[in-house]
Amino acid sequence: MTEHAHDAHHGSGHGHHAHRGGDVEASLERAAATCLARGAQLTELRRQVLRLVLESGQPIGAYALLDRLRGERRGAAPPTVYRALDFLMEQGLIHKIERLNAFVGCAEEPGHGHTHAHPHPHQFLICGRCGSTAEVCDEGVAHAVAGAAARLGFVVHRTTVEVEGICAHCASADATAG
Amino acid sequence: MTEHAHDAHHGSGHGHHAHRGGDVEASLERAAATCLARGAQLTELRRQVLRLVLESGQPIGAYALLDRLRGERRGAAPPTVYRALDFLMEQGLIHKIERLNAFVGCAEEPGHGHTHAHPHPHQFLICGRCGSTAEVCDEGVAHAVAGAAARLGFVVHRTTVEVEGICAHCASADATAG
DNA sequence: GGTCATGATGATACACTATATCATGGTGGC
DNA sequence: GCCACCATGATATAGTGTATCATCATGACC
Repeated sequence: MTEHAHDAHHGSGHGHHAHRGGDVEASLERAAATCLARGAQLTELRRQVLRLVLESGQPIGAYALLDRLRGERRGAAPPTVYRALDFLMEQGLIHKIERLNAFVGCAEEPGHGHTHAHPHPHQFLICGRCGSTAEVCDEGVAHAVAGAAARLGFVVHRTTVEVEGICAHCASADATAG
Repeated sequence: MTEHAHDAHHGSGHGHHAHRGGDVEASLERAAATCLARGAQLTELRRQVLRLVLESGQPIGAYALLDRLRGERRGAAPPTVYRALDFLMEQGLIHKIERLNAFVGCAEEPGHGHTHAHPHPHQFLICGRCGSTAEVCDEGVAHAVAGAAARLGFVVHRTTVEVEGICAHCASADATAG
């Protein structure tokens, strides 16, 4: 295991939400600092959307976000939330899970070399049983993809890796319960 | 290059379609044989949809398929094409590219160990410049993903790997043209 | 101050993607 | 014949994402 895959669960996944307010606030602060350093404008709207994504603690769809956003923004419409999501993705503060048409906060912890480095390599593990998702940053996967592309002369911009299966929790539940 | 990544271009990509009729016919024959051996029913409708996907030679959306299908099936509706696509994906005869919401014929050549083995490992390289896509089957990527998942106790069912970037053709064009 | 370019947001409408549901019809087992 | 099973027809609706134009704030520049 040389790839130092550091796990990073989103989603309590197994039924309950994850309103770990402290983590959300800390993430928002880091996001603000990152944007400031970069000259990107983390406006009030974008911050609200980021907060909603982080608070959900699991993949959340654009229209679910829109519903929640309307609690604080009267006239919010689809473009309102999509534009904010586009910005947040460009900044690497959130990711989109294509298979789910849903968004999650980036689980990248500070101090792993890159702090929200623009599109950083990441992969998602999606449990088909409980719906939880985990973001992992496995260098081995990133290298293998880069190598395969390079051998074909392909210049990589962004990579989407989404693994659907059964998480450790559900797998062990299956093993005991039959 | 130990992973024996065998390229398999879909899509002439660079402007012209790829109506390589012979290839399409051969693929249809192989598909029929595979389904027969498996007890799966490659009905006329499903065969028509598979043919349309193969003939397009590039990623094609469900509604574009529907339009074309209506040339041969009067009352075709969305469920008509989606049901056929679901079947073809289950059989591994086509793949969906999530980033594009589009479908391509499986480029797996016969004689690589698995013949349309149920979900076989594959990756897509998507050129953001010309829109061409290439399907590759890189064992290194597959192993890296399997390893990362296994270390977390995650049981893999299916893996989606989609790489967005610039293909060799467009990259060299950039290099010469500035 | 005035003008202008830029970028963010508001607001409306629309396009695109996918599924739910019930009805119909064919095939083969019994 | 009857039934179970599967594929398809047909209609309606749900879910996801963009195009477009208007408005407004900010800051550069003259």
